[in-house]
Amino acid sequence: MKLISAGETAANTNNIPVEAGEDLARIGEMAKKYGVTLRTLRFYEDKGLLNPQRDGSTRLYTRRDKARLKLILLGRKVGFSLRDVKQMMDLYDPTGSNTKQLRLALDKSEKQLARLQKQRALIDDAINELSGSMSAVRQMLTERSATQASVAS
Amino acid sequence: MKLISAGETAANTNNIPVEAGEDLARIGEMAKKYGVTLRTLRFYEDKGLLNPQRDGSTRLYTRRDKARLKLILLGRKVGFSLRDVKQMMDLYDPTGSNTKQLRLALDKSEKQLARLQKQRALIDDAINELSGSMSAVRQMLTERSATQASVAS
DNA sequence: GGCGCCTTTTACGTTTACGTCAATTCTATA
DNA sequence: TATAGAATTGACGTAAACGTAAAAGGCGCC
Repeated sequence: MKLISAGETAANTNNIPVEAGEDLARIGEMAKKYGVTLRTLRFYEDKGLLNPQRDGSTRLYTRRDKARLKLILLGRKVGFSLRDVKQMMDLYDPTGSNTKQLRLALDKSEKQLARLQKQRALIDDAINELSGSMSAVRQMLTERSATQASVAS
Repeated sequence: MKLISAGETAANTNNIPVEAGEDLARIGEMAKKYGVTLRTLRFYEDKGLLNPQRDGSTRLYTRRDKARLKLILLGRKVGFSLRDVKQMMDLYDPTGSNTKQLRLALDKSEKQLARLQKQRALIDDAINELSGSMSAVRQMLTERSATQASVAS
């Protein structure tokens, strides 16, 4: 309401017609809404993951950009690289069945799942190893304090 | 036998007497034995984690260096940074009880353990999220192929 | 006495996802 | 209209743990 004027000004020779009712967001709003920084949004754009419209030089994010950002964040959460995410999103075709996209996503997901499980195993190992070392250290510490006590007595 | 000559040459004005029976290793041997690269060993030295003797310019790793390397590798395995490892090892005093070292190690270990557990939780989340997405994608794929089949019929 | 292997130092490159200025412009508001 | 708050582009910095040349010296061996 206060950030976006209702309707384009007469001077705006926007060649891309803005569909009525589109709730466009500027970068600050977008960042707050999705818990990312401005830098992040610009970075994603730089990497070709987002493509907001422009009002002059000001970025205007559409519903579509929001959907894409959600996907990016989901991808990040499950450990995909931005490159992977881009690769998958680039296959998106609103007119087709997107079978290729889905297949690629599934393929990448299987590999990523394997990586995650492997990582979990490594972490479990580390936890065990570390716990073991910790008891050993605790043991040494109590022995030393016992020695000190006997020396003091 | 072939890498280390038995006994120093007469010209060797080594001020640090080499204890008899010390099995000194050169960098290649060391690397092979512990599964690290030469670069890694030099890097650790550069960071102050190792301090091999020198025969001229050649590094000679003692039993003590081997023990330290083992500690470094253990630390790495459980996720400590080299800086952490160094900080803990720097407290080592062969003449004292090393209580301070042990306390620091325990302190750092507790924090690292917490980090590891947090990481594991994140990974579990990611695994669940990813598995969910994967079934959704599989579902979509089967639906699409079903549609194709009905179209074909 | 030349070949190959080991070793040395120096130093720049790699990876990922941004952080952090800096300088400038635009916009809204009191 | 002055001032503050957004926004822009550009560019360098960061973290970790090495990788990868490059150029050179030393040593054993046939």
